[in-house]
Amino acid sequence: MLDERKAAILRAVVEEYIETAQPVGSSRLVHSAHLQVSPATVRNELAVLERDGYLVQPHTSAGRVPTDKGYRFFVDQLTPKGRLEAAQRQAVADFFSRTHDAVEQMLHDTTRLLSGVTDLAAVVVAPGHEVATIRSVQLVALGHRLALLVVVLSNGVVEKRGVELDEGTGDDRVAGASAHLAGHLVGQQMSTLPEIPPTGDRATDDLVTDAVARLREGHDAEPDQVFVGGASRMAAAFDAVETVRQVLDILEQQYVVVTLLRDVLDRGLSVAIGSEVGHESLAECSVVVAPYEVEGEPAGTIGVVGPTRMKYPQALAAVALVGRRLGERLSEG
Amino acid sequence: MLDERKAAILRAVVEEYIETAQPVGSSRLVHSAHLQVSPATVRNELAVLERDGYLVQPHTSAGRVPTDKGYRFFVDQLTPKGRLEAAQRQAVADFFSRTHDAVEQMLHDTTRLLSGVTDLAAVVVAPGHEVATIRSVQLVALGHRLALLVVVLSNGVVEKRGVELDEGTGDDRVAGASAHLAGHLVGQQMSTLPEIPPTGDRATDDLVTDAVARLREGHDAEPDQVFVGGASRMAAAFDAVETVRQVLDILEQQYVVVTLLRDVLDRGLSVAIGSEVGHESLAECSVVVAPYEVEGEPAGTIGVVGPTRMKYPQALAAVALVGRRLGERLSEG
DNA sequence: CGTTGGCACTCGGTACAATCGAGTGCCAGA
DNA sequence: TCTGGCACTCGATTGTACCGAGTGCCAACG
Repeated sequence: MLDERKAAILRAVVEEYIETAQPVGSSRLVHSAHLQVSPATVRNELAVLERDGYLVQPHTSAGRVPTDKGYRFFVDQLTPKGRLEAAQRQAVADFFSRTHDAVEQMLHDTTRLLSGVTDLAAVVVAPGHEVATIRSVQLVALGHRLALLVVVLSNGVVEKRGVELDEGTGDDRVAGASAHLAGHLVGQQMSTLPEIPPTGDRATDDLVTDAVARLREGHDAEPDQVFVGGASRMAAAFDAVETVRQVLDILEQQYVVVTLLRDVLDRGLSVAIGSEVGHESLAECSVVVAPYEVEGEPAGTIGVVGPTRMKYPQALAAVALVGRRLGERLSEG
Repeated sequence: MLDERKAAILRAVVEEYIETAQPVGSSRLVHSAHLQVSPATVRNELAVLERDGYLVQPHTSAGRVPTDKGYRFFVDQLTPKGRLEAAQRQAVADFFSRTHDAVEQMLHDTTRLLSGVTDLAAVVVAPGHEVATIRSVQLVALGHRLALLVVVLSNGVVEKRGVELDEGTGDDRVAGASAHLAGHLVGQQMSTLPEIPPTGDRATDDLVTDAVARLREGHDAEPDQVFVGGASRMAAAFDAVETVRQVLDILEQQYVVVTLLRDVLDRGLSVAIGSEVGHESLAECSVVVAPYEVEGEPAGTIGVVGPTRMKYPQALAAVALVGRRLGERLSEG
């Protein structure tokens, strides 16, 4: 464990580096932090901190830069309860009092909000459908060969699936199947779809079976829907265009993003730093995540992605706040 | 007008610059293109082309780089009928034979396809709802205060709108309103919603009016839905991170993207080059667009965004091909 | 007259040396 | 244990020289 002075110095290094992005040296340190010791003393402490793996020197004769371990200690032990500035709290409040769109649109806008507040890229994973119950089921004929299965869930999400029709399936058959489906599915949960008893009519039953199958497979296979916003802000934080490319590439792969966030949460973390993120291309990134709850149940995930030298206190506070409000907002609807 | 040799030289400069991203000089030119003249002659021609605004020198003693006007001439006069490589034609064919998802998912995947084929950022604007007719209308109660209006259109798109309920509106009222709405709206076009006659029941009528109003306002106000993919590929094409940031910023603003594409098409163009794009931040970008048709009617737009030194023939061919196939695919459904 | 070879010139890029300065490690003394 | 002093390191900056790709111009040539 670090004694008090080492901790104070480490904290000062991290804060200074986050601010300036420049390696920070002993003399700068005594000025910025109000340490009552000489640069020489600080140098000794820095040497120890480096030996213990909290800091590194990019080269001899340069100041120190925090390692992932350094950031980790900072986040775990040193992070002051982050308070957002009033303006940003206001922005969040305004957003949630104003927004009245459909779920998807709102989640998308939420990424923009969170990104605006933190100046980082933001990610929102839509509520899973495990707990949602089915409010309405309808089968609508589109063409002669295609029908659309539309399912409205209690959380406001609308699921749809294309269902192919056998040649010459009449509108009445479709309507019959629709009614039969509605009768047996409304009120059920997406995760536990019941078997549906046959009607006796062969063509109708085929259609019903087909529709339920499509619904099941969609529910199993599809990863949760994910929204990303503010990628351009993230770009500003790096100076190598190759780094930006790699991060963008990750953010575009919805499946990867979802797994990534889940992994972090599963490890019981709310912050993953650099190598902890577990993704080669994100070695220079940190991820801050929080689950959000709808009606008391864990529903989805929200988070930000940025450089390891992000402002952790603010990011943590913002993610927590927006997550909570988002949950509340979704619980109302 | 440019004589034949000047045109050949201009074409060679453009092609060479697109290939190498290096200013190209007279001697390199005689080698790469098979011109039967000396470098000195080429220099004279280059000087003229520069005077006429087709080329610029980054500095004295450097080779020439095409201007927007140079690219424009190249695209208009010199572009060979672009043929995609077999592998890419195959990729497109595979994609459309494989995809069976809901419209939105497919459009999103289409951006990935187009981006993969062209190595540029891709954009797809969803079909507008002007021509779509309503296939199904349903009002579903979600909470005690909120209902969801779900409208299925003939093109497979599902529109949804939250509708607030007066305190104590019973499920039967909602069902009544739902049936009434369905009776009068199914078969109509989104762009010309009829007035709905009153039922006589005050609360039901209020609900119906409210729902139709939400539907109208959504249709007027909402910009067309737009999907963007492959932003990371675009990032690789620029070497200034600030440029990348600006382009990303634009691509994230759905409204801006839609207007941009529409503007280009309205000017009768299929390519907008640099300043022609009409957007400060996209001064170093070109945009290739094509409308696509569903059942013979113009429905949406598809395009790519990349550096002005993109491979125009391939980009044009790819956008045209994917646009056509997409239209066909959507017409089937 | 268009084309060409020759030539002086320009200027960005690279290589190299000198210098600067922020920062270090170490040590002797308070 | 802390501190001031000091020699040392090494990236960054500046200056100089030089190379070479490329140019414009011009006189000569077919």
